[in-house]
Amino acid sequence: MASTMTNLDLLQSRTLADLVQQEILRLIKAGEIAAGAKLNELTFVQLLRVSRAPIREAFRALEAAGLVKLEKNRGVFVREISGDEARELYQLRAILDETAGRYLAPRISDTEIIELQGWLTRLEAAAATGQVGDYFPLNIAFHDRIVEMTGNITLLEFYRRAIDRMHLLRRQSFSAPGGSNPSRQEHRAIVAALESRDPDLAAAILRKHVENGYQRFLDINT
Amino acid sequence: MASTMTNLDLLQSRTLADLVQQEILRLIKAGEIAAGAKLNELTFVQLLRVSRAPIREAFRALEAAGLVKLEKNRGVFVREISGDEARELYQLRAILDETAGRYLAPRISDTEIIELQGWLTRLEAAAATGQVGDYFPLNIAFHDRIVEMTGNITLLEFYRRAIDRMHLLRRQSFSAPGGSNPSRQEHRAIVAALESRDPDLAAAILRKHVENGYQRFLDINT
DNA sequence: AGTTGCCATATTGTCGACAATGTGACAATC
DNA sequence: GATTGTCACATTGTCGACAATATGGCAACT
Repeated sequence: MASTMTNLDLLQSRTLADLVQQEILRLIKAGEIAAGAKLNELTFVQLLRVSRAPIREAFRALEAAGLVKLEKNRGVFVREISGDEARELYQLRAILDETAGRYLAPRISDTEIIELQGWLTRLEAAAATGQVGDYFPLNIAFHDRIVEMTGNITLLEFYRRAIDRMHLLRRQSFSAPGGSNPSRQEHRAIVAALESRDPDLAAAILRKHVENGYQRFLDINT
Repeated sequence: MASTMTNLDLLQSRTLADLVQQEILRLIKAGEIAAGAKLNELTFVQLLRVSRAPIREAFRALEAAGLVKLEKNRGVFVREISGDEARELYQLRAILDETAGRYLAPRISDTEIIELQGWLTRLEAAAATGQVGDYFPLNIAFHDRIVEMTGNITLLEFYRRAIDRMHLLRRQSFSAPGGSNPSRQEHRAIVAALESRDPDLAAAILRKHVENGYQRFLDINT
């Protein structure tokens, strides 16, 4: 995938703090830094070979995004999500997914439907190889793409913020491991509902999918 | 209002960067810094008498909150909200208000209903004095309190994030000036719907209130 | 054994300095 | 008049230093 950003663009728009923030977020999302872990400034100084200031700035941004918690004079910790907060995140996500479905279904183009069918194929292939590392980001991206298709930038931003937060749940817990068969069937039902262009149907299917995902999350965690 | 935070608590938990962030946010929300305005580090150094580092950290947090935009080597600017983004914010807010109403109505306590009736009284009093400065924050706080009553912390956080963003719209535009009579009638209808404990009614009334607010916003801005 | 005091150390919060960047003003050239 | 080149200056990005804080270990005391 060719990047459209040239080196000049990059140097003129991205600070070290931006890149540090991006890298820490990547590590958190990849599960390489666990919820509850302390982020040590000096460790990142050595790891990323920058001075402390950009690291501190990145920490501030991550805190405002709700991913870490800064405790004065004690350090920065990746936030841990309680059972209550998990429930609330799923509830919020259900609302956002439902909204996306209700909005998109009567507006979806034939091209977009074909694209979503391509996503289903890819999800099936990843599930068939049994690689969680492949399936998990693909599942996230599938849902993200649906919200993106609404064209509502603000909705997409808030959705992504909620999903980033959900990464703090145990990694294999907020998306069915390897994609359970019910989950994959639900993906097919989502695409079919969008294809029907019925807003209430799509809304209900997407909402149900998230609620079922929450139930699966509970099953795994109890 | 007595603060429950002692000086010791304060010193142990709040950094200069926290306080700078809070102050800049207050200035933005109060309309003392306009959308589009450039935030100059050195100006804040002099104004707040701190060094540049806490100011830079505060800027990073405000950027992650979506309130300012940091342009490398050029400075930090308060974000301007386009007509499209305004529409999207109102849409998102309608969803969140509706969700709050649907959730709260079947659960609201008698005490909470009495409290909301007190809010109505206060809103009417503020509208009667004709002071926009009094009515505006009260209106915001009334709605905030309703979402808070749901007890869903994550919903409240996302709601507040959206409302903070809406402050970037022209100040007198996202809340009816002085509280128009229709708006105040709608507030009464909201409380009555919550009092009925009918989730669908409350959801619909709250949603309609936001949609009407958007219409009033458009009327003022065109 | 439990409590208090002291110290060393790692780490964080803030500071000021230096280098880099962008912008505008002005002069020179076409 | 339009364009180019140069310079000064304001501002930003990062750096390293200093001071402050929290924590843990150990000794002394009850």
